[in-house]
Amino acid sequence: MGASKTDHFSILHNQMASIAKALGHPARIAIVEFLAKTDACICTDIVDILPLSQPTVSQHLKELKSAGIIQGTVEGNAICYCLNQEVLSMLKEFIGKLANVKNCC
Amino acid sequence: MGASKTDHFSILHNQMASIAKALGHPARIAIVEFLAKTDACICTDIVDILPLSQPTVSQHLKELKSAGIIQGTVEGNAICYCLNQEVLSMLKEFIGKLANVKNCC
DNA sequence: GTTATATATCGTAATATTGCAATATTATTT
DNA sequence: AAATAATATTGCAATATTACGATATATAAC
Repeated sequence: MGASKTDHFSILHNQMASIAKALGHPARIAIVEFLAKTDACICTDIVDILPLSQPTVSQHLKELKSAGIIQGTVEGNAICYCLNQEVLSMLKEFIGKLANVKNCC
Repeated sequence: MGASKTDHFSILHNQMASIAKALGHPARIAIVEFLAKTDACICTDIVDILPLSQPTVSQHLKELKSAGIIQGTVEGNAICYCLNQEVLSMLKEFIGKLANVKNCC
């Protein structure tokens, strides 16, 4: 095996999992935090702050994009990436529900 | 390669990534949602609601546990799993910061 | 103590992820 | 149009994940 049995789970569960999975790498956490903290959202800036090669960063950006967490708009020569609030709000709401439960043990 | 360059990222970034990564599978999302929704937290119940074998579920529980998202206490014959609010609150806070940014593009 | 029940671990096959060098693409500048 | 700059894609090697059958362990019940 090696592939998840996605067919057996609900759309919501698969969606939440894919969003969480996309955030499941320190480089991608660093990217979204950078996008949240700075106004600059040019790809080069992201490559500059990460200890990874340009192709690797490009790959991480692609994963965040395909999970819907970020979006990129062409700006002349460069590409401006920014956070997608809609998707992040969904995750926030889901985590919020988990984080308000009293422990039973 | 195949291994993340964890050494090059901050402890916070690695911690957030590992929590998010542990939630990055529909089975594990289903588990935490189940734990949040029901009072029952016996391992057998979790195995019953998932379309996966007992060893596979046990493995998923182990991953959630090692990320600190759940904890298990022995209860006679069985094991009672429940959510760890401290860790979930950390994630909630982090996601919350991301989900309050105005888009620049 | 033997049997049943609940959970974990081992071993292994299939697949996915991570990272980068090399190269391609696309837009800008000269 | 050639050179430059920014980003993406390809190809590949190393490692990680997913899933499960078989088996181990540990407590409970008889």
